[in-house]
Amino acid sequence: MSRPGPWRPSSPRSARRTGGSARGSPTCTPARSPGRVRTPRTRRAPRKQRRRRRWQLAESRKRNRDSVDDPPSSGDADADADASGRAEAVESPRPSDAFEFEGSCRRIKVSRVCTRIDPSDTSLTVKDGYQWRKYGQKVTRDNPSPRAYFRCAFAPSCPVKKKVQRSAEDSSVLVATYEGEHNHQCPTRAGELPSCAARGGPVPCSISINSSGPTITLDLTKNGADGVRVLDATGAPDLKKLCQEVASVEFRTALVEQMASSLTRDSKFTDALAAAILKQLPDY
DNA sequence: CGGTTTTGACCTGCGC
DNA sequence: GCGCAGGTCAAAACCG
Repeated sequence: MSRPGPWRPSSPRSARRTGGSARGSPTCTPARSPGRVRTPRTRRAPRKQRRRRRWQLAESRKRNRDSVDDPPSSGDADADADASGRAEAVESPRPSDAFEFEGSCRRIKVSRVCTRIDPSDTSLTVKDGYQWRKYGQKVTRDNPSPRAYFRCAFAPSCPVKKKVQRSAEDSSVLVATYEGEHNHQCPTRAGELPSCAARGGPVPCSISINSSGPTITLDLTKNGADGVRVLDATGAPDLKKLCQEVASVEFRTALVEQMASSLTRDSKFTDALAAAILKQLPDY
């Protein structure tokens, strides 16, 4: 059903659009080659079908919302099939905090991680040990810098998504928003991960060293650790002070608690641990 | 040549 | 109902 040749929008709604990004603002990073000319492509084909599919998805979402105690049958596995239907559950009332959204029928973890980068670095990439595939970029209203959308590329069925955008206040800070939990092991190889999080779920901390100096960003808000919420060392003028803070008993306790909590929630880890313990025990 | 990125078009929810 | 804004799709370009 794709229309051959150039297609021009004829509806007023389409005519309003001057580009892919919101309000036609100069969105995205320029193409790799300056002289790149995009040829008109054929329209996305089965629009009616897609519309119908979306409508069906919306209907099923409504039904899910209505039947509050109807548990998700397949967990996150169905989430990727419903690419556009998660937003209502994801939007955070406290967007700056990592939190676990426990909705009526679906549990979506959302967390934010700030990472210091070189201000001249225009690539919206946050190395967290996972493989991400970029599927979109958009300029948002409240921030002049574009927001990049990533999906976990390691496992096709992994529902985790990541939004990366520079901080509006400090362009040298990248804010990564993770949605969902990985349903696979972290593919991290040695030396690739500057983060202390190597298991499913959002990254609670990240450490990076770049030309602008070392950066340690910690996000321990998931469990509301006592007093320790977000420690962002990026603005710390004194690295020694930072190290003292990191080495403090309170901080280490909170970190250990956070890690222990994360590990004990991982059934694979507990299973493996139990198996290892059993191995060490004499035959019984 | 296949995987990834870019980016214009489209969809949907929400506020008015 | 309309417009806005965020999110996603997917063709084309790019790159290893």
